[in-house]
Amino acid sequence: MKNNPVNEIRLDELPGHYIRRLQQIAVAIFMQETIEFGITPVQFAALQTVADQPGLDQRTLARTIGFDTSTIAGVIDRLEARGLMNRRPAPADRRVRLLSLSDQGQRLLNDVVPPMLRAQQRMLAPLPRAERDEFIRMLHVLVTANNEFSRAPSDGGA
Amino acid sequence: MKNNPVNEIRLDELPGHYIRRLQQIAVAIFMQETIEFGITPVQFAALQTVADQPGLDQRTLARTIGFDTSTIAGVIDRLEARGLMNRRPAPADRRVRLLSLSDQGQRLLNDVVPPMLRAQQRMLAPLPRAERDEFIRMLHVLVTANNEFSRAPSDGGA
DNA sequence: ATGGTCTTGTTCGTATACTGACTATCAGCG
DNA sequence: CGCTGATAGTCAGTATACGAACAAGACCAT
Repeated sequence: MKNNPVNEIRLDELPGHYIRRLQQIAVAIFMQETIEFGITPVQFAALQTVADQPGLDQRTLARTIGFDTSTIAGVIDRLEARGLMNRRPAPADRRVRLLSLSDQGQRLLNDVVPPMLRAQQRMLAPLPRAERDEFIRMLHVLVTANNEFSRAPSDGGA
Repeated sequence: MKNNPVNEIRLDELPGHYIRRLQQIAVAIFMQETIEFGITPVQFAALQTVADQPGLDQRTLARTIGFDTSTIAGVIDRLEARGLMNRRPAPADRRVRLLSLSDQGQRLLNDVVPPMLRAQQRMLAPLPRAERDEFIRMLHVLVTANNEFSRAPSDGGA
């Protein structure tokens, strides 16, 4: 043990390390609960947002859920290839592509909601009930306050 | 607004969504602070762990920091290509490859620690001081309790 | 010693994620 | 009308992440 600062560092005391682990776990639980639908958390967020605001453009979708526009392109490609989402050019502006769900996409979204909600509960289940709201509140504070630092700052609620 | 359950879902009330956003932000802040070293959070975790336990094998490294073994291969490839980490075959078992830091890797690790610590503080800075420890404690609880659900469950502290 | 089995590591395929560069289009202005 | 700058989307390159399949080696029982 040389006496340098590196030896003082413990990975398990770094919040960044735990945030990454928790994200891995959150994705894993989501995938477990929704396995029969073959959908990812990101794809769900896209479907849900388009369902709420049919006809929105890719850039707005990206901003709403905190994505890079280059990332969203691939996500939509895959959803479109599976026939869950439609892209159509905007009449008023030929640069813009408007998004909407297919009937199949809407049905899948409806079916995915219950297992998705189960996944959310499982993520926080290890905390005592009283602490879950507190944890969510702190998450909100951190994300909202640091929002500007991510490449794709989110607009509204998220 | 058709009266189906999907319309009740608000993305900004789903912990999974916020966990993903916080992870994006944590990575962005880390990259900002350490930009002059061109290192990622994952690469830092690998370097730090190998520095603490020189001569460990890839599988142990993966388990320690919560990686898939297929993911770690690429991470080490890149660190090795930059001359920061060394791979050598284990004499006792020719399947195993033992890891250690080069002098350059050790120097870079030493230099990265201060900005890395600044990044950790910035992530939690929006929370009042008293709540930061509470947040970290909850993170520990969630990760530890749900550890088994991620592909690469961590062994010890994390 | 040999056959079956487990372990270590790699590789391939898929899916986020971000940067930077690029194309196409639009809007404003003279 | 034509020039300029801004905007929407894409694409290439890099880096996590995971599942599945695979090769090589070790190990154990007979």
